[in-house]
Amino acid sequence: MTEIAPIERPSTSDRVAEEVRRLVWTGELGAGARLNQDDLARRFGVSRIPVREALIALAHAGVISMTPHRGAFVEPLTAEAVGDLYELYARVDGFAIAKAVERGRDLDALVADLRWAADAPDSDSLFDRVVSARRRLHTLGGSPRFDAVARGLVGLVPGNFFVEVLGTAAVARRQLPLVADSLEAGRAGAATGHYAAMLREQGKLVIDRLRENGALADQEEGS
Amino acid sequence: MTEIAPIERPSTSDRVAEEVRRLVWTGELGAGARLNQDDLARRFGVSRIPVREALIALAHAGVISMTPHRGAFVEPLTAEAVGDLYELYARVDGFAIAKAVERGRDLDALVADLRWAADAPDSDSLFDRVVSARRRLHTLGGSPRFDAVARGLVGLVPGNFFVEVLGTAAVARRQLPLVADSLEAGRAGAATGHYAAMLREQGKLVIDRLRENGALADQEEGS
DNA sequence: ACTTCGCATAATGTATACAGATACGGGACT
DNA sequence: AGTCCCGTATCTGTATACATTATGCGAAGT
Repeated sequence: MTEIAPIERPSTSDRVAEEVRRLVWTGELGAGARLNQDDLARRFGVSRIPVREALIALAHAGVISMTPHRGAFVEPLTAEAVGDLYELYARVDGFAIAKAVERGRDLDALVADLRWAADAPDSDSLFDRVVSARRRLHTLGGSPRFDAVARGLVGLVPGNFFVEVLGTAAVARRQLPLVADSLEAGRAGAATGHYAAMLREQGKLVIDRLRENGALADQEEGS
Repeated sequence: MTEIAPIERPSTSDRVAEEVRRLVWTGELGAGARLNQDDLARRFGVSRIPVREALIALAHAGVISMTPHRGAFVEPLTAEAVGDLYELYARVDGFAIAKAVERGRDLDALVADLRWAADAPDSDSLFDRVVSARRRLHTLGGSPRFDAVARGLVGLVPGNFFVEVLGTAAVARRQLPLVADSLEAGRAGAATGHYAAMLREQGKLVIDRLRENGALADQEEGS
């Protein structure tokens, strides 16, 4: 039987978290907006328990901040901060790439995953395959704990990244094979470079999209 | 009135999370151990709600893994993985340092915080002051979201890091002034270097301590 | 003897209900 | 008029109760 992925069956908490992410992403909830647990529960037709669990997850992702007995509030999102986040993203994954190469792990599967991702027929499978490849990367170069940290970085864009941010798919299809080639040639530096370039471009597109959405807070200081 | 810190008043969820961290840290809960929500609730004399919320937080920190309807399990902790984590830690904070310098932020307060921390009279105040300095760093060089990611990295050692891992206080007192000096001289590279050296040393001490505790899982491969 | 199906058990996921804390506003006092 | 105090309303934090899902054992069938 050919490899088959388990069907998605997210918990209520997960879906609430995703919806709140979307509200922030679309700009419906701006910087500093209060997240009332009862309101959210009524809005989504669930109880407050999954809402609370979603808020805890979002707080750990840095999307919101929670103060005991005070409430949860949307963190401001500046262009600078988003750019930083994607740069950091690149460094974290780059670190995993470097470690995987440094330790002489068998990179064939990763290289295959990256190429398979770039050949995805549509955005949905592209998204799934990139997620898989990234998981493989963290398995080879990191640890479960590392993977958790790295996955915490992605909480900005809800749903399918490549659908939400047009143009990012093309960037991925162009850059991922370059990363694969570099890895195959044993050139870790080149691989991380291509990877970082990809995320830099994608980060810019994310910022553009956030600006269109009106979800960006004003930069506090004009350097 | 001189600057005063608010008294600590952690929620039940926070304390449960801290206790579970301690169980992992002391080796009482080894790799793969199951975390039964009812058992933990009974053990700590609380209901399952704060237990669940603690588990969610720990899962985001990568301390445990949760599978829907299956349960929560302690992630294995290898010497290699811990070393990686501290190296990553250094890179993340180093990134913040670089950004703060690059953007010409006013570093006086940060420099003062670092020196103030190094001059702490005891381990307790050292811990508090280091936490404050790190928060300042992330404020200057990062964003709230960035801070959340960076704070997610520290979830390994419960309680006061400098008390739990003997020897780390001396390292901090030696290295933090060097970081401050470098920052004052505008030498970002030197600052991140001293910072990274500090975390590398501390990471090794953490590994030693985990080994003493018997909390380290075996390395899966003998390279 | 092995496999498969189904039921009992136990765990997790979610809803409801109660307790505790914060914030806001009115009223009394200076 | 301004300030302080206190009560009320609202919200968060936690406990209890119910629903849903996974697991393991045992019996029936091949």
